[in-house]
Amino acid sequence: MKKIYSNIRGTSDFDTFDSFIFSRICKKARSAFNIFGYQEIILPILEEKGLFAKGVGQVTDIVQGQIFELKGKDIVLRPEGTAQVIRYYIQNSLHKKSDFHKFFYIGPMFRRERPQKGRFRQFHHIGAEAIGSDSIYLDVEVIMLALKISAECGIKDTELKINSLGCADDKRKFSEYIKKSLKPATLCAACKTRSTHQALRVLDCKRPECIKAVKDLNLGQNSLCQACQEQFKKLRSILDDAGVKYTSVPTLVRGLDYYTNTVFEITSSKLGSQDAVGAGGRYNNLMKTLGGPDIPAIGFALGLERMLIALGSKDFKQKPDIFVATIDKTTVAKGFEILTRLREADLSCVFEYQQKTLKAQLRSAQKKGIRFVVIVGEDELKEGSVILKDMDKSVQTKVKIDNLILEIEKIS
RNA sequence: GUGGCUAUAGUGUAGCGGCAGCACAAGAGAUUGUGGUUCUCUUAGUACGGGUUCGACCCCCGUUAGCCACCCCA
Repeated sequence: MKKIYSNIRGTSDFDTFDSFIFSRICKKARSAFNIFGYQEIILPILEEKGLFAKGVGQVTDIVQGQIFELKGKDIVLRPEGTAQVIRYYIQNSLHKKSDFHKFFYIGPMFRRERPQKGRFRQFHHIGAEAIGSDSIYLDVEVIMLALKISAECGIKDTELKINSLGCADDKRKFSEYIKKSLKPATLCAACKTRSTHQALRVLDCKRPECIKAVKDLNLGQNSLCQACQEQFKKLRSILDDAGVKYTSVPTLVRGLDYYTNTVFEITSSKLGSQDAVGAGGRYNNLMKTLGGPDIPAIGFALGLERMLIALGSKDFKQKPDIFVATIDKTTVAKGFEILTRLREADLSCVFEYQQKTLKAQLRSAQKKGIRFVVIVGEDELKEGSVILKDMDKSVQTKVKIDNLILEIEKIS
């Protein structure tokens, strides 16, 4: 009979509390980005499908089955931000304006996955991209920035995992080596097919048979060329010097094709199965792959919803400062006038529109945690006054309406 | 995408093939214009659609949403 509409699978309604925390996280992030010299860009949600097929990788799971496509078009809802930022960079020939750019973005991403805690079909990324330098110090900057944001937001018990995939050459050689060395018979079903197209991903598999097969290969960092090994060593030593704690995880492999060299992941134990709060890495060849100049870059993305979960619930209350209470119909007009005047002075205040008793209004103010109540009563109005009540201290004084704002500012 | 579990007032939870309870929250009141405790009262529910049955919140099927593991990833 009655149709109850519900949210679309995998999307979430943020209640007032979550929305408040959401904005708070954005605010902290923006401030950290500012400290690190990153500038915000806001890019569209719609992009051409080919951008991600080329950028993220045709055979990746994201492109294979997770993209929301608009019917009959080659238009998709963006599944991630990096390829998009690079598209923007190339399209506008930004390398001609400056040889180094640092951007950040905050916005929704879409992937058609089976929803789970910490995994949604519409979710938000706080992402950053630093384009135009191959310096290992930049890698460290990016890692520190990601850590700073999560720390500033109050996320505790995080762990930093790092690895190096090596340059494109290393990646290709290593990938071929794995392909050759792994015996498909010893792998799980998924990895059997993976071992031909995305051999590196087998390293990431959690199935016991694959873990064993990988272990038997006895891999070290020796898949990297001399230069990349040096780089990775340098990265670790800079992190050590900076006092950043990390774990080097040789099997850490990102699922997106464009990553090269440094990759990292920030995890939190509070998240359960989807434990990465954020992750990122270098992608020195993406720009070229997408038809742009050969310019190196590195970036990361933090999952806003996951940060929200990792934070758990805390008591942040957003409340007005003043409650304007009226006694009966005759004082409502004057009360509203005072309310307006307070708001013109940029004071946060609320009003009771339902004609409730004074007692009910005070109870309501108390429940909301509002500190000041302005009581507008007939007797006081006769002498141009109202009562200013301090709920915390349980004291009240009669003040002239003209002095009300001054008086409030004095005691608050 | 695969496998599994769940759905009862706003929230958290009982219960039974035969009148659906409890707590908290919310609203009103306890003598005229003063909040926090207490007391009284009120509001409000079996997610949606089918089926089995004399009778379904309960059993079965479908839909929707959520959760868990896999997978993937932020």
